[in-house]
Amino acid sequence: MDVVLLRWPLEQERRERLEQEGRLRLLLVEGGVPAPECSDVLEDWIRVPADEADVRARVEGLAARYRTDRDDLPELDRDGLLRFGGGWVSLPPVEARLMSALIERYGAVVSRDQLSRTGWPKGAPGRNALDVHVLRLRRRIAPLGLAIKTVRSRGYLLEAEAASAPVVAGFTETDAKEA
Amino acid sequence: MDVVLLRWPLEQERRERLEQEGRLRLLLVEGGVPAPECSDVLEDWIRVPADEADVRARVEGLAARYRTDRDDLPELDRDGLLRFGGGWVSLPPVEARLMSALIERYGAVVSRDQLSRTGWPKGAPGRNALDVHVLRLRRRIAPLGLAIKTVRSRGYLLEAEAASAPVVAGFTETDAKEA
DNA sequence: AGTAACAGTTCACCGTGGGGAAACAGCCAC
DNA sequence: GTGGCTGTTTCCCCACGGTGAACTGTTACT
Repeated sequence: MDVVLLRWPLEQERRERLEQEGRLRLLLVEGGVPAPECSDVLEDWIRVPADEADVRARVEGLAARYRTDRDDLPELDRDGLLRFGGGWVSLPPVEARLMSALIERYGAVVSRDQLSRTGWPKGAPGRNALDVHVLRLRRRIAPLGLAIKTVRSRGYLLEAEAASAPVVAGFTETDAKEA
Repeated sequence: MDVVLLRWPLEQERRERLEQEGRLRLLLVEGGVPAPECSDVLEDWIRVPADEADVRARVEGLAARYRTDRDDLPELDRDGLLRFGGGWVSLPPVEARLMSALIERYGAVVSRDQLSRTGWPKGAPGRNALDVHVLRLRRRIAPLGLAIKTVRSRGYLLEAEAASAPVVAGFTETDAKEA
């Protein structure tokens, strides 16, 4: 969704209309006018005149917030929590790094080599360490409705899967065996 | 929670520290420096020099977003009473402090270190004291429908738990194991 | 077609260490 | 004294990261 720029306080009723529609909006506040109250996450403001780069930064910040708000793409925080579609799982360090590489290119192929370098910045261990970690990662993220597809001799690809059994949290390797 | 003002890009590592702690922060961006990326909802920026009123507006916007973001979250009063979902339990001093740290970052990870510092402001006792208190806290808050999840080697996380009999698609978790 | 080489999946197993939990002991308030 | 709060000791389990090997499917060569 794109961000609508509008003058403030000139386009007051337009702002209300956009708010009703749930659109993203950036208020360009004229000099001398007090800053509006933006308690809505979908709204932001900037005082004009302003640098074009600053305006763009605000626009992109809004868009980013909107995206994470709708979480149509998986999010991985610094603590190794992978959130997607209302649920979350915690990822151990290596798998978290692998996942971050996959998320960065969500829906596209990431080469084994690239994954290996991201997962083990200071040199990879044995050849199939990656394979094993991909396997474990697959099982870990399955409950979230995420899947890692292989593209033979090219790499792996992360995508959303038709969810079957939505689980909130808590997943171990032993659970997978029992299921 | 209050908003921390900090210079950008001067106080770069301080920003990261605050981000780790989940604090609200407003970056005062020096002239000529490109605007930072604030994908985090708890962060905002403003270009300085700026009107004091504008700074205050940003601060209050942040605080407002923070408040609306967390609506039905557990509440802990000064007497150590923890209320959630209609019920309440009383928490002894140490556990009350631990809980307050967990509530501040409700739904996110709080590091053992952070908990330790909040629980024992003038120096922590032995290593296991924290473990034991987390254990006791868990048992105390379970009746309220709250749960403390561990994120291995990262910390703990507080969240609401499905009440008593979590059933997925017609069978319980124990059923699955027996099958 | 037959087969060798390759790519990828999965399993079993191991060492390490972090965290869970019981049991115990000291302390303080009532 | 009784019971609640705090901290320690001690033991155990299992998550994590890694290795080797068995097995399947695919590609390439003759």
